[in-house]
Amino acid sequence: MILEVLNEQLKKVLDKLNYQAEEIKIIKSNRPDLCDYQYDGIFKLASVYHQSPIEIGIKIEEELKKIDNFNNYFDKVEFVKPGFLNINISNKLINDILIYMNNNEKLGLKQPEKKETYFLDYGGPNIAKPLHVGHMRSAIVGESVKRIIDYMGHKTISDVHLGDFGLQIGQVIYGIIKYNKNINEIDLDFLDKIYPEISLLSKQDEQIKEQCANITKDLQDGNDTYIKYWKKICEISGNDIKRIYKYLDVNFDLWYGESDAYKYILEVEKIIESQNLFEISQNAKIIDIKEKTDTKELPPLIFQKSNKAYLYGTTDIATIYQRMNDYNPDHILYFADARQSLHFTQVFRACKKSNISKNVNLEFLGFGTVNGLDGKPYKTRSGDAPKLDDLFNEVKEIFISKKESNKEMLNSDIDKIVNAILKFADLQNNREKDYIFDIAKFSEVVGKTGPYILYTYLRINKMVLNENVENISQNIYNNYDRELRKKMIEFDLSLNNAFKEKAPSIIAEYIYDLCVLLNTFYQNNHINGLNNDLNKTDWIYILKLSTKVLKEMFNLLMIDVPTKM
RNA sequence: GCGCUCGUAGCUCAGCUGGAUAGAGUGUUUGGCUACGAACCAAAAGGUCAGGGGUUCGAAUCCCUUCGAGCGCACCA
Repeated sequence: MILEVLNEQLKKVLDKLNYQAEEIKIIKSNRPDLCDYQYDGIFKLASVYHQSPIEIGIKIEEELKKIDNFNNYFDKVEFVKPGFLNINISNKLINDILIYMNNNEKLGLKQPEKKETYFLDYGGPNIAKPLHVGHMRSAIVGESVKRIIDYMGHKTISDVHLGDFGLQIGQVIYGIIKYNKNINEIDLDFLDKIYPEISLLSKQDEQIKEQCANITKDLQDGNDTYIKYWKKICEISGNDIKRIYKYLDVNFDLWYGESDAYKYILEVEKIIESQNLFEISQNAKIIDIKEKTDTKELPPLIFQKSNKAYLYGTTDIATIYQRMNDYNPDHILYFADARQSLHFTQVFRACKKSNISKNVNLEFLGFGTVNGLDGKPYKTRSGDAPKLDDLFNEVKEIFISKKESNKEMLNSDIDKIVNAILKFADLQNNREKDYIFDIAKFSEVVGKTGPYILYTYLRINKMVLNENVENISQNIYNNYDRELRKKMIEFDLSLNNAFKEKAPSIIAEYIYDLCVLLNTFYQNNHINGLNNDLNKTDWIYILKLSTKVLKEMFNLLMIDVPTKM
């Protein structure tokens, strides 16, 4: 909001002076000691209009000072050599925006002119494999981005897209047969054990590998016995997966999986066939996905294996076909490990080439691998990945041990804090870079952590909980106060950025910054000791609004506030 | 071999669509509870932004190059 207001005023002045900038972009000052906001476009104007930046800058400064109601917007505008326009905004502007935020839905956030539909594919756990840390990453980043897009006013549909029909199922069924298990004997413990075991065997023994592949193929063709096992596996594993996502407050509109895509494969095959896009290579049916502008080699997408079974590339294409038919979204976003980047390039290109994806914007949002302390990715196949359940319990134990009084906390509160710890630790970094998963680091409660932001919220909230202030004066009382208010009116900058970049870390950063300012304010301004009623009610209004802002932002990161801590 | 991602403080990371003096957390040293919650606040110290070159009025940010790390390259997901 704040930047739009300032840009609008600047644009009027530039128009009046007959300067046409490509983009009028006032930014937050990177020298807060000098000003609140700055405009750096004068250098560019100078080169476009062949004038000296100083000449232009002085003119802009003069004209800005002449605008109507200058004091409604600015405290001071000043051109500084060699080409910076430094802007200090007026307290009136800050307070006007704060009142507007308080009186409007979603803090007065501007809603989009065109509402678009985003289809989000995240989570993506495999049936029969326990969920581990990597799954948490996809789930919470995806869910958070979903909430951000929702908040921005667009429509979202999320699909967990279970890996429920691939080779791992064949391997588990092989294990069931090997141990001659009755269908009623299949339980979670068995599944947890059997997959890593058979997976390892398959690697060591070519024959077993082939048998598993054949079972998978037969399952996909509808073998009755295998289907019965498969349903049982889905039921047991699926319930466990749902339980864990529920704990994380990660929700899906759709619980589709690869298996749901199978009924579309034949249609998709026909569409691709009719365009002569298939080739046969080494008995496999492939799609060449090279494009004319390519300078590098790209392997083809394997549509059908030589044993006639389908792979995840095939089901991913069929899934896009299904999504286009059923939901016709404007965007489909995938949240997965960056190592899958090539796979998605292949799938996206195949869809584009065959026009299955129509005009949808397909986007792969990869993130770094979660590594162990040795710097190497957890290998699910050898079964040594820490399970999410173990992670939750360990963080819980560590948290309880931090303070004697934590032992008396409500279970529901502890769960909320554990969630906040994990989510805030993880969502802080959103880089496409590997990171080392260190339980000690993820359990930290001081510094830039979940407990810090919750603690801040609770201590502020306690002061304003039962207060009700209708309005504020135009005063701002000191610099702690002003910095806090300024940060509050900038919430939409972070939100817009987070939306644009699909990066929850930007929201996390904003939350943290706001909390730091709140704690500084708290430490330096004592409300209870105040004799001045106006000052007191103003501050209560501001703090109350700050808790409102925090709560809305917390919700975007699936962080819930405990009753106390 | 081809390609992708990356290299910022002792450690973990922000900043990267170019702007003025590169920021946090942690760790180290130090100060602050007879005031609304000290899981807090404040201060100090800590940097050749991997090296080199280029573009620019201006580069951690863009381009080239060298070195280093991780990952991916046809029937796993």
